Formats: sequence, C-alpha cells, structure tokens
Amino acid sequence: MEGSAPRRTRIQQEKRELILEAALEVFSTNGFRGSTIDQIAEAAGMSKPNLLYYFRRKEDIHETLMKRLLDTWLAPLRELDDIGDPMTELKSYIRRKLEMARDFPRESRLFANEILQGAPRIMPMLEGELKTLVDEKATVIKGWMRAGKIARTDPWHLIFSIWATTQHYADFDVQVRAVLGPDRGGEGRFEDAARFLEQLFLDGLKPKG
Amino acid sequence: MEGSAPRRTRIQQEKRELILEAALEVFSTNGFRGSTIDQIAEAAGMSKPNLLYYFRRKEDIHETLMKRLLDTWLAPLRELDDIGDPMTELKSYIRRKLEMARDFPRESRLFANEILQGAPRIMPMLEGELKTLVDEKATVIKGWMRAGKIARTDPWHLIFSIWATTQHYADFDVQVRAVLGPDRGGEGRFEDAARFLEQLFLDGLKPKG
DNA sequence: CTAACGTTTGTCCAACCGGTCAAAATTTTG
DNA sequence: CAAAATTTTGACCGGTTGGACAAACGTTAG
Repeated sequence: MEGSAPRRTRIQQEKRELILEAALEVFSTNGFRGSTIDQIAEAAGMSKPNLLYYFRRKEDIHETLMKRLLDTWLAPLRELDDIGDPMTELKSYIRRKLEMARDFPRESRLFANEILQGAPRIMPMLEGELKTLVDEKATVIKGWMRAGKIARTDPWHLIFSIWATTQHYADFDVQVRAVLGPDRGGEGRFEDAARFLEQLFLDGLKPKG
Repeated sequence: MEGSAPRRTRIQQEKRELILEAALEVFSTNGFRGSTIDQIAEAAGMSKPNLLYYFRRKEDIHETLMKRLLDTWLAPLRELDDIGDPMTELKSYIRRKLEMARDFPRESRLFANEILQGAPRIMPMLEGELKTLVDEKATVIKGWMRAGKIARTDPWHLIFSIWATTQHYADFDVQVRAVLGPDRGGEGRFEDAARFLEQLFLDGLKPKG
C-alpha cells in the first residue's frame, strides 16, 4: 500500500531539490527545447550522467517542475473568497499576484514559455482543473455584480486582465526595466505598479468630477 | 551610393518572402533555439541547402524578421497623438493593439519569446528607440492629466497595462481559449475582450452610484 | 548555340545533444 | 571492519543540427 511512495534517501531528496532549482533557472530563460541537460547539470554543480541518475529523462525534470508550479501558481485565485468585501477581495488578489510576479519571476516565465508554445504538456490541466477553477470564481464574481458590489462586466476577461497586468512584470521584466530606465527601473517599480493597478481596477481613467 | 542596397532578383525577393513567412510560423511557436532550419525549409517548400542560399545563417532569418516586426509593432503607439480627444485617443490605441493581437498573433508571440529570454538580440532597441518613444508618449499623456482630461496616474505603467492586456490575447491564446471553453472561445472572444477593456480603462470596477 | 549567371540539390562534416553502461568511489548497514 | 547498497564518473553511442561545398540544373543575354 506504499507502491506510489517513491521512498527516497536523504541524498536523493537534496540532490533532486538542487536539480529542480537549477532546472527552473535554465528552463525559465531558455525554454524546454532551448535548454540542455548539460546546462542544468552544470548549474546544479554535477555531471550529466549524475543528474540522469536522479531524473531519467529531461522531460521528467520539466514535468516535476510543472506540477509543483501549478499548485502554487493558482493558490492566489483559490483564495479569492466570497466572504469578504468584494472590492477588497479583488484588490488583495491583484496584490498577491503582483507579489508573486516579484518574488517568483522564474516560475512565471516557465509557465509563460509553456503557454506560448501551445501548452503541449499541460493542455489537459488548462481545460480541466484551471477552467473549473476559473468558472467557479467567475460565478462568485457574478454574484458580486448582481449584488451591486462591483460594476457589471465579464468576469472571465476580468480575471484575464489581472493575470496579464501582473504577470507582465515578471514575463516582460527586461522590457519594463529597459523602458523605465536606470532611475525608475529599480525595485520601486513594483510599488509603482501596485499603486497604478489599484487605481486602474478601481476607478479606470476617467477624470474625477 | 547604392552599396548598401542588396539589389536582388525577382526570384530572390519572392523566395526570401516565402522563407520569412515560414520562419515566422516556426519561430513563433518553437522559439529560436527550438526551431530548426529543416522545419523552416519544409514549411517554405524547399530544401535546407536551398534555404541557406537565401539566408546564410539561421540567425540572419531571425534578425530580418525581428527588424521588420518592430516597425509594425510600434506603429499603433506612434499614432497616439496629441491632437484628438485624450480619452478617444487612448480608446482607439487599445482597440488597435487588440486588433493586432487578433490579426498578427505570430508576430506577438515572436516578440514575447524574445523578451522572455531576456531580449538578447534586441536589448539595444529596447533601451534606445523603444524607451525614447514611450518617454515621448508618456509626456503627452502627462499633459492630458495636467489638463484634467484623464485621471492622474503613472503614464508608463498605463502603457504597460495596455500592452499586457491586449497582447495577452495573442501570447496566451491557448489558455484563453481553454478557459473560455468551446462555446465562448470562438472568434467572439475578441469582441468580448474589447468591450471589457474599454470599460476597465474607462470606469474601472467600482459600481456606479 | 553558348557563355555567363542564378538556382537547386545531394553529400558530407563537425559539433551538439539526450541518454546508456559498466566500473569506480562513496556511503550505509550489519 | 566488511558486505551491501547507493552515488559518481568517464567513455561511449546514435541521432540531430547548423552549415559548407561542389556539382548539376535552369535561365537569360549575346
């Protein structure tokens, strides 16, 4: 009754973590096909055959990475709850997503890489787990609209726009920093982004009065 | 005075176009390193050595593609003008960008691929031409804010948010369609997106009254 | 027709890449 | 300590990839 439990030694656990950390770095900047086992092995400080002792195939590393990613990636949306004040809930969802773009940019880029290439490895998850979750939250948001708590609009596209605007600061980071320049492109850019997004999603651009 | 003009035959012009079209398809879905010359050659209906007769190196194809892309890509922002009504100008900028995501998704993905990987080939352009253009338009937008025509906020992040929300429908297309499902994921999704974005950028989410 | 030029192809190569394997080195266990 | 189990390594392999090259083919101008 423990056949599915891999039962690993201490060294195996440590080394697998080391490899996954290195692979996240390499995959997220070069994509799957653009990355080589040698690169990952070097980043993890071991030889290629040694790495292949822990993960039999290159795809296994990517798959493991992807599975872990998805849980943490969707966590903020899962937390979006019906109990609090709608506008506050949405604001903190945006804030959490922006914090993830700031703190886990490699994860964001890994995900973006996969989607950009047509999501060949995670398509079932998109059509299953992800769609279910989004539909569920869209229903919650619709309820808020019916109750007059937020403006009536399309909940699905609202969620897309939150994903797009926040993940942009991870996925297009180099562009953001290049455009902002050395003075405004420092760490403060996330504070500025947070302020801007809060205003955008709250009031839009129409002048007051 | 024509040393820099490549002076090409009719066949060369046609075949080079054919190759660039094929390469756009291949590069935009597989990335640079993920694409092979053979794939591009096959998509263009010719043999690999034949392709290499028109473009000596794989990078030359990519570079040519990139240079062309950038002009058309920034055209909508260039058109953003000080003469019209600010709110109308912004609205039509958003609409144009969304139309580009719909009509030129491969170009969008090619660009996204390049940025995701740290923009190794176009970094100078980002820090030069692009930054200059954005700074210029940010000044225009600031003027609108001072005149009380639109709400006061950060013009740079405003531009980022327009890029992010519109390009999302090209770059993350598979995800958008997977989440919307078969019934809502058809061509109508761009109309829905246009309506949603117009409302978002105009009024935000705060309920009326 | 033919010489010159432009185009296409088959063949080949060296580097790279994912992955195997057996043997050596190391760690764990009794 | 010694046997057993685990970890690490170097050598190797078959397939792929970017690119070179010369020969063949086609086209066009004189």
